Amino acid sequence: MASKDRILKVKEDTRCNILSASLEIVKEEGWSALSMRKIADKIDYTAPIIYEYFSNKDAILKELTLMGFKKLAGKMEEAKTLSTDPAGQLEAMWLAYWNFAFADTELYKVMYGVEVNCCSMDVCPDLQKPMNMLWDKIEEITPEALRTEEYIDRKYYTFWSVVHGLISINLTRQLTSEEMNRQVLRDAITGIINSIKNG
Amino acid sequence: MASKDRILKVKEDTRCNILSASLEIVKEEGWSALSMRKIADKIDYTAPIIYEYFSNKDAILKELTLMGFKKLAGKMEEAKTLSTDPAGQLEAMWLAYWNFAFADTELYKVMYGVEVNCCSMDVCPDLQKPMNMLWDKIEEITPEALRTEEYIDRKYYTFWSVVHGLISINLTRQLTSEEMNRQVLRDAITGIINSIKNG
DNA sequence: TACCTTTGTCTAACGGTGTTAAATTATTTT
DNA sequence: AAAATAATTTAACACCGTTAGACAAAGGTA
Repeated sequence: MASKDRILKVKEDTRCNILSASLEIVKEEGWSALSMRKIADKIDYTAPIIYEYFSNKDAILKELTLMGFKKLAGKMEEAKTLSTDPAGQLEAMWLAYWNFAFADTELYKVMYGVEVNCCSMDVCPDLQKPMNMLWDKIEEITPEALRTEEYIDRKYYTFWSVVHGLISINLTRQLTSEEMNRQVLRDAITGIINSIKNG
Repeated sequence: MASKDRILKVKEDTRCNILSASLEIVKEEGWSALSMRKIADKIDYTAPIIYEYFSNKDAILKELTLMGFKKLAGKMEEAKTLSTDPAGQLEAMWLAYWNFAFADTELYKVMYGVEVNCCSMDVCPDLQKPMNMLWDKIEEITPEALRTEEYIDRKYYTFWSVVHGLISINLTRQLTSEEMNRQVLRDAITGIINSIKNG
């Protein structure tokens, strides 16, 4: 007998086990260490079994990405209830987004293509030159009354974040128009420059 | 005979060839397709030879990263000369940074750990929900006179860029303090919200 | 019960990866 | 010409994603 539903449930369980085993491995050893054989080991099967549940490794990544987005949406939904004021809700949602990225780092990484690609890369003047050039210029336009290291750092990272963020978004997704990119970039740059000049 | 210098020069050439062969492959087929054997093919050697010049594959990535930073610094230096006004120089440098990212995309990707990780991921409500939630809230706080799709899009991407950028920077490098992160984030969020409300 | 079919699972293999040790060839030195 | 050194390759290891085929367990049917 072994009712059909029961069998289906077991299959669904295995599918779920594959996903959570994957996530476990990734949390422990990073995305680069995730392999079909390692997943199989963790669920006490051999590798080919996984192909009964996912057409290939990419399909697993896709599913985890989906799970990530759902979890993120949930967290944001939750955050929205913390406030009734729309601006407050917006802020709360962005904070939820931020917290999600650090609570579920591995999910965030696969969702948005963030890699810790290359090695340690110990501090080195060549690597820091672009940063220093920008930093010095920011210092230069900062009113003397505000010219502390902490202030300039903050402005530098604000700058860098928005520019790098916009670039990353464009390189991984390709859904923004050339025109809007230029506009966002220009707005951000002039906006931050003004905020520096005027405190 | 074959003077020592000559030999050294040939060795230096080979080292350089390895790097440019790598970059060629990456430009044509992406980082995931870069392999020691493919590099060797391109310079008419076998794979183990590469280990005479680089201790491993990561060392090649490291060197390319370094080249990227040097090139970026050069472009920024160049841009700085376009203006005499400090604010104008700062803006020009950020534009140079932006242009570098799209002119030398592959270099930028390895420098900052940007990956096109997972597959096509066709449009799907689950993926867009976080975006939609934020978008709707932005719409809500936008003064009616400004409430066009283009305007809201622009504000949304500004928001997303700075938040995602700051997160990415934190996930790949780890050089900012918890305290400053919070401050940059909070400043950016309230700043953008104000800019939305006041046009 | 005996047979057949279906299902689940594994073994073995292919071609690929980074990397290393040993064998081989070429070059230089004596 | 012989010996020593350098340059290069071959062969192998352990891993990877993926697929085809073998095998065993279970189910249905007569």
